[in-house]
Amino acid sequence: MQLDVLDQTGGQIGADSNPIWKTMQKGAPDWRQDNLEVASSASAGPEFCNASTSLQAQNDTQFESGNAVDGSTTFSNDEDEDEDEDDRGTHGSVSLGYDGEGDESESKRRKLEAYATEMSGATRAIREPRVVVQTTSEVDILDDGYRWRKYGQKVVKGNPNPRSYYKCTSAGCTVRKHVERASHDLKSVITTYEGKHNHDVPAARNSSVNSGTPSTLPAQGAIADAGDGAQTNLHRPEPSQVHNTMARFERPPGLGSFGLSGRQQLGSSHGFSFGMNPPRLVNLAMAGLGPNQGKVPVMPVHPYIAQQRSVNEMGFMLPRGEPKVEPLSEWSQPPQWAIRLSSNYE
DNA sequence: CGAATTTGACCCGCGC
DNA sequence: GCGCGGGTCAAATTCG
Repeated sequence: MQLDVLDQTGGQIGADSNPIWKTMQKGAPDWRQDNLEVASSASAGPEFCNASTSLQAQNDTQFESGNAVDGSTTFSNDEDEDEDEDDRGTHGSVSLGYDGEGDESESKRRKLEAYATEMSGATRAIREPRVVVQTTSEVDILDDGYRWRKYGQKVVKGNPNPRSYYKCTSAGCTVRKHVERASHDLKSVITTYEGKHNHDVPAARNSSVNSGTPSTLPAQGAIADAGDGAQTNLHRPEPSQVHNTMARFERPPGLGSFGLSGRQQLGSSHGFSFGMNPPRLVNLAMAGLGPNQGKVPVMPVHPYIAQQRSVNEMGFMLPRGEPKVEPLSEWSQPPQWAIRLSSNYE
């Protein structure tokens, strides 16, 4: 459930994530100007709002009901994660320290041959900043521009959906992430990143070229399966909405984008590039994980929208089959995808 | 052929 | 001390 997320981040945050969210909305707190502003203001919400359906549900539960996310995305930073890159010292004393270690630790790990040792010992010992991103999408994997190699999958308690574990494929980069779907909301995907990338974003693999053709959706089915244990059933087709949404995407490309995993990306993503989405997401990712550069390299990934869109088409919209879907009348509604970012340093 | 994914086994920390 | 749960490894398999 979303709870997980909240717990992790929430604890730090305070009682609730709400505060944060609010903050964000109002005027980004600390986040890097760029990121935040974009995010918050961007709120492009309206624009993308496309599919607003799913999110709401989540929002209700998780974040505040709806308000939080008016925009479209929501970030919650716990304390200062954003800065880790630049200002580490500034805020959180806590957090940043870890980054450096991460690398080393890794090396250590590698050296050790006995993996047993490594496994538990090293890994656990190392604490890295943790960033939790919650998104609404059928796809489990958000493409943040980095290459990830899956190294494990496990079913965790309380959630029928398996959790997948990924490692950054870049040499020397210890960043790991695990992705799981909320037990109740299939659409919500919780991605937890640990560590920071010590390298820049690899050339965008897919995104590199934009040739896109927005419309086509790849088979999202594939995606769906990823997590779907049993929940797939939810799907509800609502094409019409989709169209509307699509129209909305007018954003200039180039910003960056948050994409989903490759498959989906294919079709849809390239085609659109909304500035809005991507940047945020990317930033988010970057913030916690990003290379040292303060800036976000932004790579072209896929627009978030794509996902949604797919979602819509897919019919995944309602988890429970609730009426929520309908609302999407316009973009005015909250975007479906809400992203929640939080990082914890331990 | 190389890279990525899958999947079972292994290990550790934690709670009882 | 034992069992559970979570996380990781690595061989085998699949995919591009």
